Amino acid sequence: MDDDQDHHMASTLDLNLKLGLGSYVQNNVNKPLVDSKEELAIDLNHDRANELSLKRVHEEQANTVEEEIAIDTTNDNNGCPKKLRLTTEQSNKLENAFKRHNTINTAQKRALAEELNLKQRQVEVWFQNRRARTKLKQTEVNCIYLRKCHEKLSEENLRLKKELEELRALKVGPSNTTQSSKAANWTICSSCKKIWKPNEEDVVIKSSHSTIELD
DNA sequence: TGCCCTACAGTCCTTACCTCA
DNA sequence: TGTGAGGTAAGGACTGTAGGG
Repeated sequence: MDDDQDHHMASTLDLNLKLGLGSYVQNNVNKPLVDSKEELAIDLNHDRANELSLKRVHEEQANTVEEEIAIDTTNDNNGCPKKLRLTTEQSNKLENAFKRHNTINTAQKRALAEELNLKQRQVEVWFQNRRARTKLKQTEVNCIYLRKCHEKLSEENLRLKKELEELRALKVGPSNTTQSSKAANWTICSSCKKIWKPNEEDVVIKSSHSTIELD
């Protein structure tokens, strides 16, 4: 356990004794005492609910920015310390630092913590969470991409199976005029030896050289 | 081999917001 | 139309573990 944590726990317990905090501190002995007012959560989420939320928070921020406190021991109505929420400025600076480098060394951590009036442990945890959640987002993106690939390939597979059935039917079917005229529509590519219908462009050739194109 | 540091995965908890009865 | 309950997502923090020096 580092000095910050030691100090923090000591602070928490000290405050607990002074204020006679109840279950909150029992269950959250390691929770911070710091807090900020109605902070905007900077994230990658763009769904409707959060857009609305962000709008609302932005409006509120205009009114409460003066009250914004980076380190605060304000309690709620029950006398319990409220959970920390980083200020917009703190979040933005952490985001910028993260964009430059998603890991942080000891010196950078110390400097950033000092600049933002946070504990080094908080900066460290913020980077850990940020990395984890970035990775999660990327995994989700990859998952969507792979799902689309799968759908495309399934469609392609289905279509090729149908074509194969058609070709087999031509090969084993009765030799009448219908068949011969139908067969006349098929051409063999001299370069790749694939069969395709000239009228349908290079469907088979394309499929045999196919690349998956996604949005 | 043990220790320290760091990154990561998993999880908990709080907060804020939305939906719906 | 207001309101409380339940659901959900985001974010801060912690714990346990693995790997490197």
